[in-house]
Amino acid sequence: MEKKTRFIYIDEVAERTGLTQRTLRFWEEKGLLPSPARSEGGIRMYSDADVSRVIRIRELRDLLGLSLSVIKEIMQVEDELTQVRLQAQQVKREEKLPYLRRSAVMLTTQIQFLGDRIARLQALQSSYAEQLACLRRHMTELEHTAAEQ
Amino acid sequence: MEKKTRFIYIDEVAERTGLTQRTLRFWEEKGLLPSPARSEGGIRMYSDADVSRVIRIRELRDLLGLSLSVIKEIMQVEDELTQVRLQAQQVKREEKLPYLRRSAVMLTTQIQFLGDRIARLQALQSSYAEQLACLRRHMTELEHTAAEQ
DNA sequence: GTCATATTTGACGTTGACGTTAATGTCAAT
DNA sequence: ATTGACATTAACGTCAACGTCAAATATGAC
Repeated sequence: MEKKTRFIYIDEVAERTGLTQRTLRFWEEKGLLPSPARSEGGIRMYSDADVSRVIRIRELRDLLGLSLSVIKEIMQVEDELTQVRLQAQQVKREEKLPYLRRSAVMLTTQIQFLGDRIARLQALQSSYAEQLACLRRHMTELEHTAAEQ
Repeated sequence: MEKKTRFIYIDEVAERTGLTQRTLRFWEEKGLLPSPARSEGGIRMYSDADVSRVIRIRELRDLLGLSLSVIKEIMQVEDELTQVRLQAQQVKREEKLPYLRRSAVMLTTQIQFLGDRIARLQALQSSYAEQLACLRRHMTELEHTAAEQ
């Protein structure tokens, strides 16, 4: 019972991810996406893994507003990490530990960065919330005086 | 004891905000910043209020990754809100309420937007945290087997 | 095989957000 | 009044992140 890897064309990837075909080719050209499988005639055949990678990159772009070059670095680190995981059995401990440490450091950095960003956003949000509360007080006040007339 | 409004030159604004003079002029040109006061010779004289506005815009850009045009809209709404507040006494209730309602709607929208963004970032963060935990387990495991040798 | 689509690469165009340079004016101090 | 440092506008340059168009294949249905 072999797992038939489903392949899809670039237009379906574009549809599923909400991007354009041009953007997908561009990201591939810039090294953010690995060159996908090709049909005999040279047409791009995307796997589900490819699609999820696209979605991850899109999230990094939209949520964090990062540039593609920064995203590329992040993805390279993530790739390295999964590489180390996959080669867990083949490589000796002494050679593996440094990689793991580096990955741990990178992950910690990312987590801190996100924590900081989240805190700032929450501060912004609560400032808005306060303004809204103040505004609501004004409004109810106005409605009361209007009712008295 | 009149409050002497301190004015500073554009280079000091640039220094305080971490932007360049060019960026400040550009933002002004694009309508994000109001034309500041000018000296007799036509040189820009910024007040503290101007500086805090710049900082607010910078936060919107850096934290949310918004485009300048979007930021411009947001700032216009905020300006409108403060206008309504300042004219609290002059305007009649019937004329003021619609403005307040619009501001309330805008604020609510912003708060929801931020809440959504924060939730997504937290999801991203916890996924990283999980990966890190997994990685740490691997590492301690490796150190143990290494100690046994 | 043929036809209608869809995909490929390549090249050039566009938009946003500034950087850079030049030519000229202003400020503050000596 | 002169000097040196900083400011002003205007114009052109740049870089990232795509859009658009064209000419040449590929694919899938008939």
